[in-house]
Amino acid sequence: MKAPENIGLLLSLASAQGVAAANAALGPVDLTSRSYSLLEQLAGTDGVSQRELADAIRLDPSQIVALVDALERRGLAERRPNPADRRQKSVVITDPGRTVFHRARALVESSVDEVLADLDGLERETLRGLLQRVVRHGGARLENAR
Amino acid sequence: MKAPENIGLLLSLASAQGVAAANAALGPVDLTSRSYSLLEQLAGTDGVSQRELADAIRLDPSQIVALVDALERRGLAERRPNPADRRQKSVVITDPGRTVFHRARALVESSVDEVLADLDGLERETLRGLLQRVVRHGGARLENAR
DNA sequence: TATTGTTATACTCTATAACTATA
DNA sequence: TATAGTTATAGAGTATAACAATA
Repeated sequence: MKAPENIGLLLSLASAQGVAAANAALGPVDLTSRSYSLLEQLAGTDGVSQRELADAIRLDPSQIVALVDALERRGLAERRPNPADRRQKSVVITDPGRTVFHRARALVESSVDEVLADLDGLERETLRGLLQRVVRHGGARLENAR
Repeated sequence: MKAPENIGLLLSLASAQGVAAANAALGPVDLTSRSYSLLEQLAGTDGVSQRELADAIRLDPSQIVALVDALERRGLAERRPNPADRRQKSVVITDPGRTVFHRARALVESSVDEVLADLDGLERETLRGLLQRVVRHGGARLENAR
Protein backbone atom coordinates (compact mmCIF):
# COMPACT_ATOMS: atom_id res chain seq x y z
CA MET A 1 0.00 0.00 0.00
CA LYS A 2 1.53 3.22 -1.28
CA ALA A 3 1.05 6.38 0.80
CA PRO A 4 -0.31 9.49 -0.97
CA GLU A 5 1.80 12.60 -1.68
CA ASN A 6 -1.11 14.97 -1.02
CA ILE A 7 -0.31 16.44 2.36
CA GLY A 8 -3.92 17.38 3.13
CA LEU A 9 -5.03 13.83 2.50
CA LEU A 10 -2.12 12.54 4.60
CA LEU A 11 -3.19 14.73 7.49
CA SER A 12 -6.75 13.50 7.41
CA LEU A 13 -5.74 9.85 7.06
CA ALA A 14 -3.28 10.08 9.94
CA SER A 15 -5.87 11.89 12.01
CA ALA A 16 -8.51 9.28 11.27
CA GLN A 17 -6.09 6.53 12.32
CA GLY A 18 -5.32 8.35 15.54
CA VAL A 19 -8.96 8.93 16.40
CA ALA A 20 -9.94 5.35 15.58
CA ALA A 21 -7.07 3.91 17.65
CA ALA A 22 -7.82 6.21 20.59
CA ASN A 23 -11.53 5.45 20.52
CA ALA A 24 -10.83 1.72 20.46
CA ALA A 25 -8.33 2.04 23.33
CA LEU A 26 -10.69 4.20 25.40
CA GLY A 27 -13.52 1.67 25.23
CA PRO A 28 -12.82 0.23 28.72
CA VAL A 29 -13.18 3.65 30.38
CA ASP A 30 -16.15 4.64 28.21
CA LEU A 31 -14.58 7.76 26.77
CA THR A 32 -13.95 8.96 23.22
CA SER A 33 -11.00 10.94 21.88
CA ARG A 34 -13.25 14.00 22.28
CA SER A 35 -14.30 13.48 25.86
CA TYR A 36 -10.75 12.41 26.69
CA SER A 37 -9.36 15.69 25.37
CA LEU A 38 -11.89 17.54 27.45
CA LEU A 39 -11.03 15.58 30.60
CA GLU A 40 -7.35 16.23 29.90
CA GLN A 41 -8.04 19.97 29.79
CA LEU A 42 -9.93 19.77 33.06
CA ALA A 43 -7.12 17.81 34.70
CA GLY A 44 -4.72 20.62 33.87
CA THR A 45 -6.60 23.41 35.62
CA ASP A 46 -8.94 23.91 38.53
CA GLY A 47 -12.04 25.45 37.09
CA VAL A 48 -12.48 26.56 33.48
CA SER A 49 -15.43 28.15 31.73
CA GLN A 50 -17.05 26.23 28.92
CA ARG A 51 -16.01 28.98 26.54
CA GLU A 52 -12.38 28.39 27.47
CA LEU A 53 -12.83 24.66 26.96
CA ALA A 54 -14.32 25.32 23.55
CA ASP A 55 -11.30 27.44 22.59
CA ALA A 56 -8.84 24.89 23.93
CA ILE A 57 -10.09 21.95 21.90
CA ARG A 58 -11.44 24.12 19.07
CA LEU A 59 -15.03 23.04 19.38
CA ASP A 60 -18.18 25.12 19.20
CA PRO A 61 -19.44 26.04 22.70
CA SER A 62 -22.72 24.32 21.89
CA GLN A 63 -20.90 21.03 21.46
CA ILE A 64 -19.17 21.40 24.82
CA VAL A 65 -22.54 21.27 26.55
CA ALA A 66 -23.22 17.63 25.73
CA LEU A 67 -19.66 16.59 26.54
CA VAL A 68 -19.76 18.25 29.97
CA ASP A 69 -23.26 16.84 30.53
CA ALA A 70 -21.92 13.33 29.98
CA LEU A 71 -18.95 13.79 32.31
CA GLU A 72 -21.17 15.34 34.95
CA ARG A 73 -23.72 12.53 34.74
CA ARG A 74 -20.92 10.08 35.50
CA GLY A 75 -19.58 12.18 38.34
CA LEU A 76 -16.27 12.80 36.59
CA ALA A 77 -16.71 16.57 36.49
CA GLU A 78 -18.93 19.25 38.02
CA ARG A 79 -20.35 22.58 36.95
CA ARG A 80 -20.00 25.20 39.65
CA PRO A 81 -21.36 28.72 39.63
CA ASN A 82 -18.76 31.41 39.11
CA PRO A 83 -19.50 34.23 41.59
CA ALA A 84 -17.25 36.64 39.70
CA ASP A 85 -19.30 36.31 36.51
CA ARG A 86 -22.67 34.72 36.93
CA ARG A 87 -23.03 33.96 33.24
CA GLN A 88 -20.15 31.54 33.44
CA LYS A 89 -19.96 28.08 34.91
CA SER A 90 -16.71 26.81 36.24
CA VAL A 91 -16.16 23.21 35.20
CA VAL A 92 -13.99 21.20 37.58
CA ILE A 93 -12.75 17.64 37.49
CA THR A 94 -13.71 15.47 40.48
CA ASP A 95 -11.54 12.91 42.27
CA PRO A 96 -13.19 10.00 40.45
CA GLY A 97 -12.66 12.01 37.27
CA ARG A 98 -8.97 12.23 38.02
CA THR A 99 -8.77 8.50 38.60
CA VAL A 100 -10.46 7.75 35.29
CA PHE A 101 -8.25 10.29 33.57
CA HIS A 102 -5.05 8.63 34.74
CA ARG A 103 -6.22 5.27 33.51
CA ALA A 104 -7.40 6.80 30.24
CA ARG A 105 -4.13 8.58 29.69
CA ALA A 106 -2.24 5.29 29.86
CA LEU A 107 -4.64 3.77 27.33
CA VAL A 108 -4.33 6.71 24.96
CA GLU A 109 -0.56 6.73 25.23
CA SER A 110 -0.34 3.12 24.18
CA SER A 111 -2.71 3.77 21.28
CA VAL A 112 -0.45 6.63 20.15
CA ASP A 113 2.48 4.23 20.46
CA GLU A 114 0.69 1.92 18.10
CA VAL A 115 -0.14 4.59 15.52
CA LEU A 116 3.35 6.12 15.63
CA ALA A 117 5.10 2.76 15.92
CA ASP A 118 7.39 3.48 12.96
CA LEU A 119 8.66 6.77 14.43
CA ASP A 120 11.34 6.96 17.09
CA GLY A 121 11.20 9.38 20.02
CA LEU A 122 12.99 12.18 18.24
CA GLU A 123 10.78 11.87 15.18
CA ARG A 124 7.67 12.00 17.33
CA GLU A 125 8.88 15.22 18.90
CA THR A 126 9.57 16.64 15.45
CA LEU A 127 6.08 15.70 14.31
CA ARG A 128 4.52 17.21 17.42
CA GLY A 129 6.47 20.44 16.98
CA LEU A 130 5.53 20.81 13.32
CA LEU A 131 1.86 20.12 14.03
CA GLN A 132 1.85 22.62 16.90
CA ARG A 133 3.09 25.30 14.59
CA VAL A 134 0.44 24.47 12.02
CA VAL A 135 -2.30 24.53 14.64
CA ARG A 136 -1.00 27.70 16.27
CA HIS A 137 -0.98 29.42 12.90
CA GLY A 138 -4.52 28.29 12.15
CA GLY A 139 -5.75 29.32 15.59
CA ALA A 140 -4.17 32.74 15.19
CA ARG A 141 -5.86 33.22 11.81
CA LEU A 142 -9.22 32.42 13.38
CA GLU A 143 -8.65 34.96 16.14
CA ASN A 144 -7.79 37.69 13.66
CA ALA A 145 -10.98 36.94 11.78
CA ARG A 146 -13.14 37.86 14.76
CA MET B 1 -3.75 30.65 21.67
CA LYS B 2 -1.65 27.84 23.12
CA ALA B 3 -1.31 24.65 21.05
CA PRO B 4 -2.02 21.33 22.79
CA GLU B 5 0.64 18.72 23.60
CA ASN B 6 -1.66 15.80 22.85
CA ILE B 7 -0.45 14.53 19.51
CA GLY B 8 -3.74 12.85 18.60
CA LEU B 9 -5.60 16.09 19.17
CA LEU B 10 -2.94 17.97 17.19
CA LEU B 11 -3.42 15.62 14.28
CA SER B 12 -7.17 16.06 14.21
CA LEU B 13 -6.95 19.86 14.57
CA ALA B 14 -4.39 20.15 11.78
CA SER B 15 -6.46 17.83 9.63
CA ALA B 16 -9.63 19.84 10.26
CA GLN B 17 -7.80 23.04 9.31
CA GLY B 18 -6.54 21.45 6.12
CA VAL B 19 -9.93 20.12 5.11
CA ALA B 20 -11.69 23.41 5.89
CA ALA B 21 -9.12 25.43 3.93
CA ALA B 22 -9.24 23.04 0.97
CA ASN B 23 -13.04 23.00 0.90
CA ALA B 24 -13.15 26.79 0.97
CA ALA B 25 -10.54 27.03 -1.79
CA LEU B 26 -12.30 24.44 -3.94
CA GLY B 27 -15.62 26.30 -3.89
CA PRO B 28 -15.12 27.87 -7.35
CA VAL B 29 -14.68 24.47 -9.02
CA ASP B 30 -17.46 22.86 -6.97
CA LEU B 31 -15.29 20.14 -5.46
CA THR B 32 -14.54 19.07 -1.90
CA SER B 33 -11.30 17.76 -0.44
CA ARG B 34 -12.81 14.30 -0.93
CA SER B 35 -13.81 14.62 -4.56
CA TYR B 36 -10.54 16.41 -5.24
CA SER B 37 -8.55 13.50 -3.87
CA LEU B 38 -10.52 11.16 -6.06
CA LEU B 39 -10.00 13.29 -9.16
CA GLU B 40 -6.30 13.44 -8.33
CA GLN B 41 -6.16 9.64 -8.25
CA LEU B 42 -7.92 9.46 -11.59
CA ALA B 43 -5.53 11.99 -13.11
CA GLY B 44 -2.62 9.76 -12.19
CA THR B 45 -3.78 6.64 -14.03
CA ASP B 46 -5.84 5.66 -17.03
CA GLY B 47 -8.60 3.48 -15.69
CA VAL B 48 -8.92 2.28 -12.12
CA SER B 49 -11.50 0.07 -10.47
CA GLN B 50 -13.60 1.60 -7.70
CA ARG B 51 -12.07 -0.88 -5.30
CA GLU B 52 -8.63 0.48 -6.09
CA LEU B 53 -9.91 4.02 -5.59
CA ALA B 54 -11.34 3.01 -2.25
CA ASP B 55 -7.99 1.60 -1.17
CA ALA B 56 -6.09 4.65 -2.42
CA ILE B 57 -8.02 7.20 -0.43
CA ARG B 58 -8.98 4.78 2.36
CA LEU B 59 -12.70 5.06 1.92
CA ASP B 60 -15.33 2.35 1.96
CA PRO B 61 -16.22 1.21 -1.59
CA SER B 62 -19.83 2.19 -0.90
CA GLN B 63 -18.75 5.79 -0.39
CA ILE B 64 -16.87 5.82 -3.69
CA VAL B 65 -20.13 5.24 -5.55
CA ALA B 66 -21.62 8.66 -4.77
CA LEU B 67 -18.33 10.43 -5.45
CA VAL B 68 -17.95 8.81 -8.87
CA ASP B 69 -21.65 9.44 -9.57
CA ALA B 70 -21.13 13.15 -8.97
CA LEU B 71 -18.04 13.36 -11.18
CA GLU B 72 -19.77 11.38 -13.91
CA ARG B 73 -22.87 13.58 -13.80
CA ARG B 74 -20.66 16.59 -14.45
CA GLY B 75 -18.78 14.87 -17.25
CA LEU B 76 -15.49 14.93 -15.35
CA ALA B 77 -15.10 11.15 -15.27
CA GLU B 78 -16.64 8.08 -16.89
CA ARG B 79 -17.34 4.52 -15.87
CA ARG B 80 -16.32 2.05 -18.57
CA PRO B 81 -16.90 -1.70 -18.60
CA ASN B 82 -13.81 -3.76 -17.98
CA PRO B 83 -13.84 -6.66 -20.49
CA ALA B 84 -11.23 -8.55 -18.51
CA ASP B 85 -13.43 -8.71 -15.41
CA ARG B 86 -17.02 -7.82 -15.98
CA ARG B 87 -17.68 -7.20 -12.29
CA GLN B 88 -15.35 -4.24 -12.36
CA LYS B 89 -15.83 -0.82 -13.82
CA SER B 90 -12.89 1.14 -15.03
CA VAL B 91 -13.17 4.77 -13.96
CA VAL B 92 -11.40 7.23 -16.27
CA ILE B 93 -10.95 10.98 -16.12
CA THR B 94 -12.26 12.92 -19.15
CA ASP B 95 -10.64 15.89 -20.84
CA PRO B 96 -12.94 18.37 -19.09
CA GLY B 97 -12.11 16.49 -15.88
CA ARG B 98 -8.44 17.07 -16.50
CA THR B 99 -9.03 20.78 -17.08
CA VAL B 100 -10.96 21.10 -13.83
CA PHE B 101 -8.31 19.07 -12.02
CA HIS B 102 -5.50 21.40 -13.06
CA ARG B 103 -7.43 24.41 -11.89
CA ALA B 104 -8.38 22.63 -8.65
CA ARG B 105 -4.81 21.59 -8.00
CA ALA B 106 -3.66 25.21 -8.09
CA LEU B 107 -6.42 26.15 -5.65
CA VAL B 108 -5.57 23.32 -3.27
CA GLU B 109 -1.88 24.11 -3.40
CA SER B 110 -2.48 27.66 -2.34
CA SER B 111 -4.76 26.51 0.47
CA VAL B 112 -1.98 24.19 1.68
CA ASP B 113 0.39 27.14 1.49
CA GLU B 114 -1.95 29.01 3.77
CA VAL B 115 -2.29 26.20 6.31
CA LEU B 116 1.45 25.44 6.34
CA ALA B 117 2.46 29.11 6.12
CA ASP B 118 4.74 28.85 9.15
CA LEU B 119 6.74 25.92 7.75
CA ASP B 120 9.49 26.30 5.19
CA GLY B 121 9.98 23.92 2.26
CA LEU B 122 12.24 21.53 4.12
CA GLU B 123 9.91 21.38 7.11
CA ARG B 124 6.96 20.60 4.83
CA GLU B 125 8.90 17.70 3.33
CA THR B 126 9.74 16.46 6.80
CA LEU B 127 6.10 16.64 7.80
CA ARG B 128 5.00 14.84 4.64
CA GLY B 129 7.59 12.11 5.16
CA LEU B 130 6.60 11.51 8.79
CA LEU B 131 2.89 11.42 7.93
CA GLN B 132 3.53 9.01 5.07
CA ARG B 133 5.23 6.63 7.45
CA VAL B 134 2.36 6.88 9.92
CA VAL B 135 -0.19 6.26 7.18
CA ARG B 136 1.79 3.44 5.62
CA HIS B 137 2.06 1.75 9.00
CA GLY B 138 -1.68 2.12 9.58
CA GLY B 139 -2.50 0.84 6.10
CA ALA B 140 -0.26 -2.16 6.58
CA ARG B 141 -1.94 -2.99 9.88
CA LEU B 142 -5.33 -2.94 8.18
CA GLU B 143 -4.10 -5.27 5.46
CA ASN B 144 -2.78 -7.77 7.97
CA ALA B 145 -6.14 -7.74 9.70
CA ARG B 146 -7.92 -9.06 6.61
C1' DT C 1 -24.98 45.80 23.09
C1' DA C 2 -22.08 41.78 23.83
C1' DT C 3 -21.15 37.33 26.00
C1' DT C 4 -22.16 32.55 28.30
C1' DG C 5 -24.48 28.66 28.19
C1' DT C 6 -28.19 26.21 26.06
C1' DT C 7 -31.49 24.07 22.68
C1' DA C 8 -32.78 22.84 18.14
C1' DT C 9 -31.99 21.67 13.50
C1' DA C 10 -29.97 20.40 9.32
C1' DC C 11 -26.08 18.64 7.00
C1' DT C 12 -22.02 15.91 6.22
C1' DC C 13 -19.30 11.78 7.44
C1' DT C 14 -18.75 7.25 8.73
C1' DA C 15 -19.83 2.42 9.53
C1' DT C 16 -22.50 -1.55 8.50
C1' DA C 17 -25.33 -4.77 6.39
C1' DA C 18 -27.50 -6.67 2.51
C1' DC C 19 -28.29 -7.36 -2.36
C1' DT C 20 -26.83 -8.35 -7.68
C1' DA C 21 -23.84 -9.80 -11.00
C1' DT C 22 -20.05 -11.80 -11.91
C1' DA C 23 -15.75 -14.72 -10.88
C1' DT D 1 -17.45 -19.24 -2.12
C1' DA D 2 -15.49 -14.81 -2.86
C1' DT D 3 -15.29 -10.17 -5.03
C1' DA D 4 -17.03 -5.51 -7.35
C1' DG D 5 -20.35 -2.43 -7.28
C1' DT D 6 -24.58 -0.72 -5.32
C1' DT D 7 -28.34 0.66 -2.07
C1' DA D 8 -30.11 1.73 2.37
C1' DT D 9 -29.82 3.12 6.95
C1' DA D 10 -28.33 4.47 11.44
C1' DG D 11 -24.99 6.90 14.13
C1' DA D 12 -21.42 10.31 14.92
C1' DG D 13 -19.67 14.63 14.02
C1' DT D 14 -20.17 19.52 12.41
C1' DA D 15 -22.18 24.06 11.51
C1' DT D 16 -25.58 27.48 12.39
C1' DA D 17 -29.11 30.07 14.33
C1' DA D 18 -31.80 31.51 18.05
C1' DC D 19 -32.94 32.20 22.97
C1' DA D 20 -32.52 33.45 28.26
C1' DA D 21 -29.61 35.19 31.73
C1' DT D 22 -26.11 38.22 32.74
C1' DA D 23 -22.47 41.67 31.83
